[in-house]
Amino acid sequence: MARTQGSRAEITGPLIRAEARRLFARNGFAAVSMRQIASAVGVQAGALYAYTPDKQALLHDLLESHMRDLLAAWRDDPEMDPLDRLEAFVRFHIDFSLDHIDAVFLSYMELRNLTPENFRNIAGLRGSYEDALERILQAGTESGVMNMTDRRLTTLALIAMLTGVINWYREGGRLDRQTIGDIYWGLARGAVGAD
Amino acid sequence: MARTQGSRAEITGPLIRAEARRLFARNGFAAVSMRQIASAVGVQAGALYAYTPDKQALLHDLLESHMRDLLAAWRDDPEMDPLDRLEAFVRFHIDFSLDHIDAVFLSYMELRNLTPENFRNIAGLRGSYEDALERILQAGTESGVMNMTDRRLTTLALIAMLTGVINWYREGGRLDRQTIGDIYWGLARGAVGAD
DNA sequence: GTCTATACCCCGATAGAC
DNA sequence: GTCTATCGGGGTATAGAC
Repeated sequence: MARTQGSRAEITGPLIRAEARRLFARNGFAAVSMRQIASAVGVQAGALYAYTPDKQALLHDLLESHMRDLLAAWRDDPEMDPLDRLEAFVRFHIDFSLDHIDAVFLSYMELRNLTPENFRNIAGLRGSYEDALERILQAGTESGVMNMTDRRLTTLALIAMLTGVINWYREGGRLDRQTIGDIYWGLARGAVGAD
Repeated sequence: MARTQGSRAEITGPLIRAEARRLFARNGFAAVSMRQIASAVGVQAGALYAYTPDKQALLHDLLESHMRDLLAAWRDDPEMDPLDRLEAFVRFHIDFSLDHIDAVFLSYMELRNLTPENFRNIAGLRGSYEDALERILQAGTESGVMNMTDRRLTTLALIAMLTGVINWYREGGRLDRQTIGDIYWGLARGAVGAD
């Protein structure tokens, strides 16, 4: 916060993104000023504009890279048993969400602050992720180990249920992640009619 | 918007709340100015302060009255079969949420913009609502018609799943409310191990 | 109860020196 | 790449007339 001159581009860029992510998630995009972000990074507000054209682009960048990280991290194997694939998805989604709580908050709270074009881009990426789960439900239905009334709604319902974890999870709380995964896998298995 | 004088307190108060709710839900609390609200109502910004001490109180008021309406609208009967009570809860929660989409959005997106004292108040009311569902799950477990690993988590998971409806529901879309209720009741029944 | 006017402050973004 | 300084605008809230 006290630095007065000097160039350190290699670390300033990532730092801006990290502090912006943290502040946007905690206080909301509209409530956070460029000056606040700059102050958290330890530069003056004007310096931010060497890294982002404007505040909107900064938000979109955070959301897009989060969605791309998420899609890249999910590894599915269509050859596996559908129930095993679903269990893997449940545990992956919870773990990834808890490892990136701020980014997950952002990507479902700040969609409305995106320009229409940026919104379409993020919504498309989100759709790809939903499709990944829906393919598992389809395989499970076709092989007869799952049974549900509406595949698309079940997809959306499961993701909403799983993502909800970030609203109450506390590090060092009553339940560890393995146990949380166990519990949600039980809920998901029942919801898709796999008992 | 064109009115230049005149007192109409009976309608201005509710109108301020309605427009604030709509604008906060669509654009976010921090992104909406008192001038915007006033303009939507058809008064000057200064006039708002005859109805609310400040912007924060306006937000808290909207959230509190929504939570009180929700709690007042839910009618449970502990004498009924636990599965029937759960089905009633599922359908009630979806219907109430869809009837008050803006308020529901507000009450889970704008909690972070409440002062600590106001936050505690709203969180307490939300806890009461969660307890209402948890009592049903407890009755179902004790009578043996339900079976789950963790009652509190199942409560939170079900509410997250049901509330998610507001994120994709569109009036006149592919599914009507009755059908949506049917589908989610199927998911919930499976999740609580009632098959 | 509502208006007009305004105090006071912070916003996003840019210009130009170093 | 970062700083200082600043432009133009809009924010919440209040004062005083009607």
